[in-house]
Amino acid sequence: MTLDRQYFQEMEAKIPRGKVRTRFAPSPTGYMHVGNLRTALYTWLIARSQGGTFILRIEDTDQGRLVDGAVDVIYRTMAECGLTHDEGPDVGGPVAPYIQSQRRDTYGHYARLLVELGHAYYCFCEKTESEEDSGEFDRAADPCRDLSAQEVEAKLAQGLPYVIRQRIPEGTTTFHDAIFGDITVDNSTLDDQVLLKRDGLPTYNFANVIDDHLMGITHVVRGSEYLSSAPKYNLLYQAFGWEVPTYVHCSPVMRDAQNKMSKRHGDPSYEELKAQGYLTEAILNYVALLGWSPKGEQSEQEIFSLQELVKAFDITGISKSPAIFDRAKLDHFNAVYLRSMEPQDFARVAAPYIRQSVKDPRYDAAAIAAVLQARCEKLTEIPEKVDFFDTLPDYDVAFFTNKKSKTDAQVSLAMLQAAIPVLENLADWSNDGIHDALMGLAQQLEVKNATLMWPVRIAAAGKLVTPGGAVEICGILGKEETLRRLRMGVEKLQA
RNA sequence: GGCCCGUUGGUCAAGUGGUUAAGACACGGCCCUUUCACGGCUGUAACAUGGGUUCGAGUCCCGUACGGGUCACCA
Repeated sequence: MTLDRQYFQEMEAKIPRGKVRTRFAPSPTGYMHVGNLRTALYTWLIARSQGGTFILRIEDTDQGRLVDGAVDVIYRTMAECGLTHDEGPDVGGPVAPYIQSQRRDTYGHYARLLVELGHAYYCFCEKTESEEDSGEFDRAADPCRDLSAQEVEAKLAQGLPYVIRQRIPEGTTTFHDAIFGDITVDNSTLDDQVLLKRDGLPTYNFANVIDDHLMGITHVVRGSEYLSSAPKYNLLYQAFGWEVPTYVHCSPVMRDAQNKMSKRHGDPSYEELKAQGYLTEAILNYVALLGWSPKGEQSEQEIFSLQELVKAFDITGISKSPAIFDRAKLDHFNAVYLRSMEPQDFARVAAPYIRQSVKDPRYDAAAIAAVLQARCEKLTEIPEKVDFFDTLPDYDVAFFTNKKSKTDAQVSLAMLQAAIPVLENLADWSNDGIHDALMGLAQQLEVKNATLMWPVRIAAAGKLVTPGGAVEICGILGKEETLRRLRMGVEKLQA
């Protein structure tokens, strides 16, 4: 049982120092849920806002939970969101490898070092022998805790399976968290957790500490569910004589007051939100504000680009309490982003959704997009909004009656009959042309604009609610189709 | 249950002992308007609770209630 001092010296020598280094360390078990995305964002922002380094590490020490393609989802999501990493499995780096299953030997070395330092011990017991469910952990109940070196040697020589457990000392442990402040616990509430499992792989808790140290991580960002494990991590760092990183424990994103967002409850992942018609920028912006708010003069600002977040972000703005994910507010952010897009950009992202229901190539998707842009919260609501272009719905004549526009069936009939010849003779079928022709007609008939526009729009679209007004719709439909629909409206009203 | 953490309008939240307790979303009203929207204006609505400390408490301390986390050879 001789330790290779040289090994540790080499490992320590590789650790980058003097700069902020953060890491996002997902386990590839499925998809990127909203809480994960937020943690990744905050972690990335801490690094970027301080000119630091952001690292991606894959934590796959649980052989049983690996999911095919999960790592790709992580890469893709990070890339789409612009959360670029400087070091990671795909790009390498000074402290490679960045996949825990490839660092297997390292953990064993360090576990044995800890045994030698007296802060850990071999345990040959069958799985879970102590505590039961009776409150405090009874350290004395583990017969392996005080085995002599000779006894341990003998058992190892026999090839008995073992785990290595952390030896928790007496006393209390205090650690500092950047969000929660100082937290002190009595060591009697901490158990001698397993560091190295029977299969030789480290537990998450152990691998985390080792990797964070060896990768020179300065800010450990993770969910608040790890808050109660933090004292044990602290003890580990102290046992090795290592500097303790800054802990940043983030409260969870909730689906309601009682439950976290979870796959099990059917809460959407990042990818699902995108499929539901949300823009990446809007999702990120909203998620950033779920549990963080800017300080000072910017405390009223809500719309942030990623670059603006980098400038404004500060750990002290992260809140302690959980935040409930509010779909209505996400909708709002999405609408804001949709509206602020350049028209051609909006047309580009909207086109596939428009084409889902508007198959007729004569109808200009860009023109439809233009009228849609200000009236659209989610891309997925587009197909339903524009379905009347291809086929005029079998609408109710009651649609022609609108109090505010002063229309009823009779008035509408008169309006359509007056509008048809005017439009038939209209040479310039542009929005301006149609607009001027109809407005002129309204003036000539001495009715308010709405009295004429309402029935025209209803006849042209067959819907109560439409993107754009009568003019835009007629413009897109074209002269022939518009007239056909207006005549159909006349027939409907005469029936 | 033990330990740890949290609690400002329905939701996100500002606030770090002295404010008429911001702002945003949602909701209501009004205006604009060829519909719906957009935009503009406006309204309803909050410091969980009981004790302290203090001239003064949303801000500090203690208790209570409620909620969450954790107590794996899972991460």
